[in-house]
Amino acid sequence: MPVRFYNTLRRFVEDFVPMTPGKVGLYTCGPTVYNFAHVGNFRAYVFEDVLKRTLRYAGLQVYHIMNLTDVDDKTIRDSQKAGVSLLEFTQRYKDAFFEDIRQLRIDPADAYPSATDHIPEMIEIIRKLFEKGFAYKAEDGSVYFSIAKFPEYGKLAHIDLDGMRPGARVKHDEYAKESVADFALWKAYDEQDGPVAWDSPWGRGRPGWHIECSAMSSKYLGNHFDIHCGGIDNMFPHHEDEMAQSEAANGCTFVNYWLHNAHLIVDGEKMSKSAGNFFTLRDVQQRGYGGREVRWVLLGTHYRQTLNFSFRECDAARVALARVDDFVRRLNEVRGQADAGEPATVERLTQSQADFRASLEDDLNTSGALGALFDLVRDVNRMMDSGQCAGAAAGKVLDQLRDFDKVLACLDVDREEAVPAEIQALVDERQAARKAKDFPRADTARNRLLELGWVVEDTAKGPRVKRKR
RNA sequence: GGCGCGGUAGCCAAGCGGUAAGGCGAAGGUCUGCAAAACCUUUAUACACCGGUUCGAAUCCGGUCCGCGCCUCCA
Repeated sequence: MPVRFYNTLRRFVEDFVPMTPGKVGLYTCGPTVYNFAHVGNFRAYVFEDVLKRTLRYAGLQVYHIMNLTDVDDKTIRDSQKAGVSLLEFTQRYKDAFFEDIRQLRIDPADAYPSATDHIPEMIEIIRKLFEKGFAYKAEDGSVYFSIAKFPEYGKLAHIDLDGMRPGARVKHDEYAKESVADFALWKAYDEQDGPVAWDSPWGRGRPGWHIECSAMSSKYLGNHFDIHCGGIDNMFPHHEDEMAQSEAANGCTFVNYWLHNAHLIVDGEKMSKSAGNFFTLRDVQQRGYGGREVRWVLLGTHYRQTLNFSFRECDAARVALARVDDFVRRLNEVRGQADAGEPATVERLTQSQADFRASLEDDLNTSGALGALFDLVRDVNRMMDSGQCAGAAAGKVLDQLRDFDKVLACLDVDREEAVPAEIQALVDERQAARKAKDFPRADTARNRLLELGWVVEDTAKGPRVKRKR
């Protein structure tokens, strides 16, 4: 079965066929680095991470580019407010972004080009657009793309231009445009931009928003590549405009598959900076949840479905992950025992992996993949209970979990936690008391462990300690 | 007004024509010195509502009611 995706361009799920067999060019819209990203932003990046990992899981080699928007109205405005240069200001948030995606176990892109490093490439595209008659310089000194010259405009968002309602607030400079829907390729210098400006054949100024993605995707992936992703809110106008200018400039198809993730909502409303109802990853961590829990919550809902974020779900994630951790711990214990049940275990694993893979390859059904994981956990726990999975068989289950984790990236199969001597001493003390049937003393030791953040569990093979979750 | 998405158990969430995955929570049980973990059982005669198509619909079609998103910077 080939991997299948819902292509926004055609509005249905279709088989994914890479342009070059075995290889995939992937471009994902990255953050505008003017602030810390919030969980809603990370939903997009985690979705794209799962996409990339799934493509690899299916045997494809992925070349992934994510841009960093480091010049726009907000970065300029806020850097001035902070009293530092644009470069210094955006660098802070680039650093924060990389730290956050590390916490979320997102596999880094092959390159993270910044807009400010690609001004010449953008100017070159605008020059081509002028040459071909798609661009014009307006009275306000800015350069715009004329959608009237590009009949296919609207094919991604399925926008009928007649149905478009101009925004209530029309900025004065927009009167200069030939059509309301025309968009800026190059913005003429404005005093409010301070020192932020570049020279161009059309005068000093700065690039429009969409042109950076056209320039950087072409530079790193070619004029025509496989997949372009972003949040659904980027579909229009950003991606529509990007596609129009790229196809107009290059005279070829821009992207074969457009994938968009749905929003994340909080209390029924879209999480967004402007609404103020957002949580950064740091906010969530302050409440005691790690990137692992957040990733798990994001994995729980299909990417095209609106996700309802709540701390209640973070709690559920923590418990669910603890269940997986206990499972891993138990497999490691059982692995050292005499071999048992290998054929039956292998058969079960084969089925499990098939279910897991089928779910992911069907338009990234992560919920289904998680279901396959938990079905396996339950069945193998049952087998271990009756001694029908031990030794090498347990080792194979661990291998299967490592395999799943290539995509899930939150199973922690090989994270071993050392038990401090002080803790081990208390465990031994309790065990000695139990042997002597001195249960009050045993319970005192257990309570002491609990105070120190450790939980002790008795098994047929002796006591086991683990950190309290 | 245009375009689009959704309403499935207490909560989250799959399924998209063949008789309701999974997680969390809750209740009971097995095991245990007691626990914990694990396992077992129970927890939606039912998928917003009303019609229709079909041997058969949560799944397709029509309508109604709610909720949300985009059309303006936004993942």
